[in-house]
Amino acid sequence: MPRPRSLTQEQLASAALAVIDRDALAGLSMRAVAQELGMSTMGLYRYVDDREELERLVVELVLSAVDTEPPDRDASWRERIEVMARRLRDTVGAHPAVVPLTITHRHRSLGVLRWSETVLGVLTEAGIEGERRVVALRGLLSYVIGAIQLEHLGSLSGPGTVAISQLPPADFPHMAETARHARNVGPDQEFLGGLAMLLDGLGA
Amino acid sequence: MPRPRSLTQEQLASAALAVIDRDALAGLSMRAVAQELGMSTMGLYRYVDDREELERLVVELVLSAVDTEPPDRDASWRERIEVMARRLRDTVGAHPAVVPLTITHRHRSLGVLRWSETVLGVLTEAGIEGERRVVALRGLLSYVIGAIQLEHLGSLSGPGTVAISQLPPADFPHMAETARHARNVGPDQEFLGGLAMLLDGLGA
DNA sequence: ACCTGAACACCGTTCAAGT
DNA sequence: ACCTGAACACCGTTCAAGT
Repeated sequence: MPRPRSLTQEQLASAALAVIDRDALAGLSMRAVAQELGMSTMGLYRYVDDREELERLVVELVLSAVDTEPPDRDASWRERIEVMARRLRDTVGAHPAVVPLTITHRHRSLGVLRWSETVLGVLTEAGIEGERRVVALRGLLSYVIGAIQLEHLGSLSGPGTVAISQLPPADFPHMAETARHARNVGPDQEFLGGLAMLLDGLGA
Repeated sequence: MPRPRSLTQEQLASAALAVIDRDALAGLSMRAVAQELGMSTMGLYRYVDDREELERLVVELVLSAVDTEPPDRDASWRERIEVMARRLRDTVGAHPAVVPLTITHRHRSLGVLRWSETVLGVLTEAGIEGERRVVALRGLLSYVIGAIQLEHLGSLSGPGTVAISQLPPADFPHMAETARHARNVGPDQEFLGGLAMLLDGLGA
């Protein structure tokens, strides 16, 4: 790893994120980021080993914006978990184009680790311990990750619903009927509703 | 769309899947698939508009292998949902390298639509109707999708746990302790445990 | 009509050369 | 020491040419 001089890795990640937000993920290239920074393409390799590391920095930049301060202790532990889940969802949702990157690079993110640490603290205060706490954390994380993707990459509301309404109703009777009800369920209600199922199951 | 002659789209998808299974997702290219089929690269464009359509066919091929027959009606509706969740997870898990592709192309997959139709049928028989059924289906799908990814792209067990054990324990006390318990939780137990939380919440 | 290979405009990255 | 541009080995895809 070379030692940065005029730039920080964070500035590099910001430039890459700017490219992605403007030109979508397909627009991300070493050349595009270099141009965004007004430097030569090869100059990037002074700050980064390869494209993969650049992607990891972008994911880290996005996820490090998650507020991981423990929520107000006056709230019930259930409310505090809801707050944490919303924070993660909203932070990623601010940059939907990076969602596919988070999939491959999420597990190395300090932001998610800090988020997990705070959630584990809340679970512990709720009296959830040992293996049950492992399962609870992983269950919550799985749900939030999946929900973010469903929301931003082909949702039941939006274009997904259109596709469903074009399905042969004879083969998909339940889908046809569900699509009608889905129109009345907004993304927030959907996200919090699924989360409520999980929390009910956790014994809140 | 051109009309196929010597090949079907399914054969094309199989060849692409073979390339992915052998050389990982990075090895997938139009040239590699053409070589796998013993034809010219441009010959592929007779069967497919572009690379994206090829990827969609691969996802469809994998997901169409999910058994969507309604499970044994002697089982409780909770057990039947568990069967459906396991089927989806195990089918995708047979080709972990395509997981990143399923993320972008899943929503157009007939396999997932059929899976959803069957799950909705079970939920209906359980007396879950209207908007609550929408939320239940989406919650289940979110969880299964997220859990598949967590399992195959950076799990808490495996390399993820190693990373966690290298974290400064002073900053991550709960993570350190949880990692110890995580060693005793296998992937199946983890998957079914999180699912059980959801099903408990659904009122099984 | 069906299929092909050369060519184009990209990509990430290596490497030798500049200051 | 730091930074650069040409070059290499790849991409997906266009297009004119073959049978």
